[in-house]
Amino acid sequence: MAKIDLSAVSLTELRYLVALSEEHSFSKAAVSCGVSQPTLSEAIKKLEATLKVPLVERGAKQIEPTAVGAEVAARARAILDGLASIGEIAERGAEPLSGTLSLGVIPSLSPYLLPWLLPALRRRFPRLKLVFRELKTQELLGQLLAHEIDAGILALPLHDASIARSPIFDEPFYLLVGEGHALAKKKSIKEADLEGERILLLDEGHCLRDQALEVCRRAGVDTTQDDFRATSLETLRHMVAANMGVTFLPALAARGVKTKTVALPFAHPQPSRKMALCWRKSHPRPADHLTLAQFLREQAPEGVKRA
Amino acid sequence: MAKIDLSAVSLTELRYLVALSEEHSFSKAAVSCGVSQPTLSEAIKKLEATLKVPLVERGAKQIEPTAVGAEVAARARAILDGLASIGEIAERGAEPLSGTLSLGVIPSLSPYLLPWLLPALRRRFPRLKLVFRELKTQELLGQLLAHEIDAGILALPLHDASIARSPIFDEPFYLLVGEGHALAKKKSIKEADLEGERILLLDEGHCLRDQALEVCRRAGVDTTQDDFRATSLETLRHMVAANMGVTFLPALAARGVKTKTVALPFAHPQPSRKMALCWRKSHPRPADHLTLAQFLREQAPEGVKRA
DNA sequence: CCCCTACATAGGCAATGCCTATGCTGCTAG
DNA sequence: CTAGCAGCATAGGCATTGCCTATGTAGGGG
Repeated sequence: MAKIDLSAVSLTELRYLVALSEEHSFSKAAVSCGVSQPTLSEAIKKLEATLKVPLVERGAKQIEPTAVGAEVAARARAILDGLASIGEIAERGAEPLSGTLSLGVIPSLSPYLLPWLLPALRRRFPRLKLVFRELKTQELLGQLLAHEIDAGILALPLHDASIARSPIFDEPFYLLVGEGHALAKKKSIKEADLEGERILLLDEGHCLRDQALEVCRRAGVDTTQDDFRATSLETLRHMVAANMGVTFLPALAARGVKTKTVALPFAHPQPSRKMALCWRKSHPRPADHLTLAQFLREQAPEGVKRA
Repeated sequence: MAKIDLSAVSLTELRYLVALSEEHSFSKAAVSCGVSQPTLSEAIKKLEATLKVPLVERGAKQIEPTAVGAEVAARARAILDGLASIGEIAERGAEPLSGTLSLGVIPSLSPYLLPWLLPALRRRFPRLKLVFRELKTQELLGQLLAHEIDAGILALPLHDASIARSPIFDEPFYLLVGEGHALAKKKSIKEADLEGERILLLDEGHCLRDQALEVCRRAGVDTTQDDFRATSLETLRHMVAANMGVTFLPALAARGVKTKTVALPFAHPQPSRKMALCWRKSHPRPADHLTLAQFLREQAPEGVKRA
């Protein structure tokens, strides 16, 4: 027996069948579907031909679905419900910045930015579900390109042509020194002051490490001697408090630092890092990311220079 | 915002989206769907336009469904599964005499026919689920026309033009008398023998009552005197056994009668009733009923004359 | 007995779905 | 750095389909 060709079935036909099984009349069903009676009549006939089974019993006064017709109509109803749910998904998803957005943030910013950012985002975009991940720059870029996250916040520059970016703010560096340190009394630090200091650095892979090294290189400070590698800014803080050296802290991390350490601003030109929101260039809705970046700029926390 | 027009969505588009979300490539998905790449490309574009949401992220090397795209694809899969199940229902339903058939049988036949009919039907049509209902002729016809049952077995004649019929067998009547009755010794009964006998009858509505009355009328027997109305043949039997009168039994009911009664055949011309299978003329698959009727004829039980 | 209601059929028109051919963009190898 | 290539988008054309109006036909009710 010839197999049934389901590709010949259309959603319209299913709609008609459902209407027909509810109205028990071709003409009434046609009205409720907004088509002419012959249209519906032919569509049902075509569906019966496709399924090779009579779906309705055409009586004189009224028609009745056959057993098979009733079952098929029930399934058809489920299918149309599924279609409606697709509509709802699409509708919800069409709204800008709704649904789930997974955002990677570099570790030297994440703990200081999130407590402030999360409530603000929740207020502004209540339908947006945010998933944060703390990721070092390279991990972040990797996951971004692998579609494992949707966007990231990291420090410029970026050398990947397939990634789009929008600057958020400039975050100045502070020099963190122990309370008793020779520099602790100064109002501000010049790069030359770094001469001879032991600079404590983060582990490889943290962009902050490279940025700090860059500042040192410009200031002519030798960093090749010892290479202790901390895994977090908090570790660095404790080491500074213990007078094991000095370190650079980005502005947000430097806020509220008190215990046994002093965070000193640099004199102009202040070294800083440029933070940006980034996403795949191929992302189909860049407007969403631009909106988000705009929001981040507007809500830039104290201590940074809005981009 | 303009509402989404779901009627513009086609099953083909959903198929394409599912393939695309599996293959991560327009060209591969096109191959797997057996269409050209532009066809699939345009269909997806149309679907995105309809849903007003991007469904896939077009990257350089490979494409990836968006969050919304993945969700929609999941629903689409469910819809296609539903469609497949419609196919299965139709396939199963297309097979002759499969599924459920509800059959009404008149009470004067039902208890004697069913024990024999059920196993035979089960052997011959294993995929057929039978639902029996014991119904008097008028009830049976009513339920038949109301689509509450699919077919019936009853006695002809039938005067409803919208009902089709196919004869099954001729069931002769027997006269049931008490063991000690004057007629009990006879080999066969002539209609004239009924003269003066008290004829016990079933309740109104049983066709057997009318058939019996018809026989009496032909034999010139007066039945207007007392009108006891039994509700079952078993009741009549007990009454005959108690010598309260005689009664007519159809052949199948007369088989195996022993206790205190004797079932006597009539001499030719034997009075009988013509049993037939009947169904709505409008039923879309008369072949099924003809097949069933044919089977019933072939398997006619002993004691009846096959039609 | 005729009409009326309701489904089926016929014919035509606009829209759609699919095709081939071609354009464009971003890799990748030499 | 350039050329070739792979893969999606666009264009144009053709066959099909889905829907319409007009008409045919059959059964039920006044």
